[in-house]
Amino acid sequence: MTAPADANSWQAIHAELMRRIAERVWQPGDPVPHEVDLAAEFGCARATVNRAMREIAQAGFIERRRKAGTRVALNPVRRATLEIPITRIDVESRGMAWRYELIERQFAHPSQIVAARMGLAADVRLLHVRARHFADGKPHLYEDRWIHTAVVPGALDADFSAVSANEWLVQNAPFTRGDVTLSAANASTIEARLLNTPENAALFIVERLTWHAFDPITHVRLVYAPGYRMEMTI
Amino acid sequence: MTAPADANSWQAIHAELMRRIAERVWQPGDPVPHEVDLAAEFGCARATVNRAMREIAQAGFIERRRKAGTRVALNPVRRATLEIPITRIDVESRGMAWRYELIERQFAHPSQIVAARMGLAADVRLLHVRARHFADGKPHLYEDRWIHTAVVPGALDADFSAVSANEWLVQNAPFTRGDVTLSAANASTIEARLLNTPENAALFIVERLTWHAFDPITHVRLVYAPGYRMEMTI
DNA sequence: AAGTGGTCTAGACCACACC
DNA sequence: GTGTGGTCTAGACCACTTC
Repeated sequence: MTAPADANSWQAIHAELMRRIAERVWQPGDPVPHEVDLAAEFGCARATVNRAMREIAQAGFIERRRKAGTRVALNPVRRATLEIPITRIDVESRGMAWRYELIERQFAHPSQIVAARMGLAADVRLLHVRARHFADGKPHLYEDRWIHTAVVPGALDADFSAVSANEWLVQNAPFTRGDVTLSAANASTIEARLLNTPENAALFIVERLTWHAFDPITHVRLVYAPGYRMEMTI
Repeated sequence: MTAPADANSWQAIHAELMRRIAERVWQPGDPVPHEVDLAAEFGCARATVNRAMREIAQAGFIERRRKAGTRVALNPVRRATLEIPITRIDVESRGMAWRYELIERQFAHPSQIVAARMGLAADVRLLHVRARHFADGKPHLYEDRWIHTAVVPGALDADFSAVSANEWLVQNAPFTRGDVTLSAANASTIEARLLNTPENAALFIVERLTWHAFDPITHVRLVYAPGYRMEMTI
């Protein structure tokens, strides 16, 4: 035991409730005592129990409904959290030297797929930015990005040969919502050349679409060089 | 606008603070007014401001330190959350029929890599379970799992031909912590046969190691059939 | 030493869902 | 209607950190 926080801290109560769930004192599907009763049991205010139970509900272990009460979840949906840093910081935090190279920057029509995902008409023109990131001199990531300049006009003046679009957007175009899709794909001829890897090598793909309210900001396809592993914790 | 919650709900304050951050009223690195002052501005209790700011800090947009105060984060580390359902439910929620097939169940020595990851001696024997999941009759997922029966003795009696190890463990062996690694790999000969796909096809791989306190429960390698996409939101 | 965020309390009212 | 969780308040004390 290392300083279990005061006996009546919400964290202590959180831990005790989690123990009862984990050790099946309260079985899946069972009702959990009401906040008032637990507050009485622990000798604390209801708000403190509420704080503990709110966190447990957020983590998916219990389900709460007004009037109906609280129950231990039958199928606890575990949530893993993934931290998405700026690529430069990601590479540097692994102790490698980061370098960045702009391949192309021009206005163009996105593919139908990209336009559809962004919810844009087919004839819209977007800023197309292609670039490579290197780690210790070796190709690490190929980035194929479309920027909706109507929403982020400042992107027109940005020098993406000096600052990566990734970093510029994080600093200048905050987003309110994003969709991320992870997948695997065999290297195309172009990707194989850019990442210095055999054709058909299995590559880890991240596609990210970010929004500001209801306006799409940018769609990016990140193609990682073979060997890349994305790590998360539950 | 749809019922923006009372003007002084923590959510309204949360939204207003987020707006000031997004629209750079408060620039990255800038100090944010103190809780007391914001409470005065909004005409609410400090606890309400605290609730709003706590959520913002959790999301990574501001950094808070006692005495030092609160600042807008310079490099907001975005966190994406991934929901990890039971495979059966994952498949069924996509409107497909789920089927499961046990391939092998036996005690064996895990590979050095797996043993090392689980922090176990090289001579330990674990329960090795290999299985396939089908979606609408087509191979969907190949699962290669090692179960530490010293920690989960009940697994010895479980009938993994009737219940998937995935589901059995979720219901019977709660874990406190898990490491998840995502990657891509070319299909091996065996994997290609089991997933009915060409050799060298790019496959999406999930490796998951779960712990109960400091005891490793299970290590599983999930190999998804081509075309699998994992979706998350930020 | 002092300022700031972190938390707890006791009480209250409200929203929602079930009856 | 009525019970349960969701939230707000006003005040208080505490923990951490910088000064």
